[in-house]
Amino acid sequence: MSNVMPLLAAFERAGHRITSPRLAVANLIAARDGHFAAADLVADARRDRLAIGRATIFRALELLIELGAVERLDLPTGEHAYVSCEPAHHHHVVCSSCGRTSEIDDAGLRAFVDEVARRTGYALESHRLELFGRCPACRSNGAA
Amino acid sequence: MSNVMPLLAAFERAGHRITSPRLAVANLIAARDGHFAAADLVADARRDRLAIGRATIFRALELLIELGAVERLDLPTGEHAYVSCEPAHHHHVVCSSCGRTSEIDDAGLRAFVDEVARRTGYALESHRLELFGRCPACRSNGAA
DNA sequence: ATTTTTGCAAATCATTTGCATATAT
DNA sequence: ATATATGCAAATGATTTGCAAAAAT
Repeated sequence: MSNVMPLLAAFERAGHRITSPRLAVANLIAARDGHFAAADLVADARRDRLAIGRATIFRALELLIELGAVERLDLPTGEHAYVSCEPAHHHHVVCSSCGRTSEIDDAGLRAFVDEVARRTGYALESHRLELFGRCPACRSNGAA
Repeated sequence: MSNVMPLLAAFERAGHRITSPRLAVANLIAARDGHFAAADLVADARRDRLAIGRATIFRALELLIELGAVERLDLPTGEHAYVSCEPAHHHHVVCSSCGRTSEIDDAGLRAFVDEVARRTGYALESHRLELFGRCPACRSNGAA
């Protein structure tokens, strides 16, 4: 459960209207704990009897990803999941038990990336790093 | 275009039969350059008029992933792609132009991962790192 | 014989698109 | 007015599944 503000700010900053459907989607995302699937939002909207079309949800989500306020994760299973996050380059640690994530900066990673570029001769443009494991909370309460 | 042997060896090692459909799939994979989508294999099979069902291709691919002989990549676009690779823990550098990949070991990454574990308190179980950029060949021949 | 695989077609799931309508500036 | 955004329903695309037939041990 995070804050909606960053999401709304992202829309605003990029000159997109904060319409009532978008506000609703932002709220659904903010109300989520851990990562979620697009389908979860659709289900949430339906549960809350919000009059938002499926397509609108997908479009708002896509927009937020484009704006960097939401990031797509690829779980070890191959499924796609999303998490709202700060719009800066960073990576996530994903709890394999509860799905919550923490952002980590890539300070220490930079050296590794540079080294790979040097060794392979690739002109690296981007990279994605995702770490999976059990978060402190799940470890201490013995959650699956 | 790589070698089929590692793929067949993976089936064998795990006690799975190397049937003619599986051999055909392994050959299709080995004949590929760079990453491929499951749909590519289906198309290749059809092109070569191989009598292999779609489901069989998906099942063989899934099995190879399970055995670690093929890895699933998640391209920056969110699409899934596959590459055959050595069955050991490692990561890939993916050419954003031609799709070929190179494997890299995670020696230098380990320290970073440990540091993240220490700082976040997560009991890290796995991680995925994918690097994207233009490979030496594409850089020198000016390919898109 | 028994177990493992296969092929097919149908089912599922996630996501996207066309397009006419509604909203915001 | 003009540009944006929405909803719906249909279209796509990618897997997945049930199940009876075929192949391997």
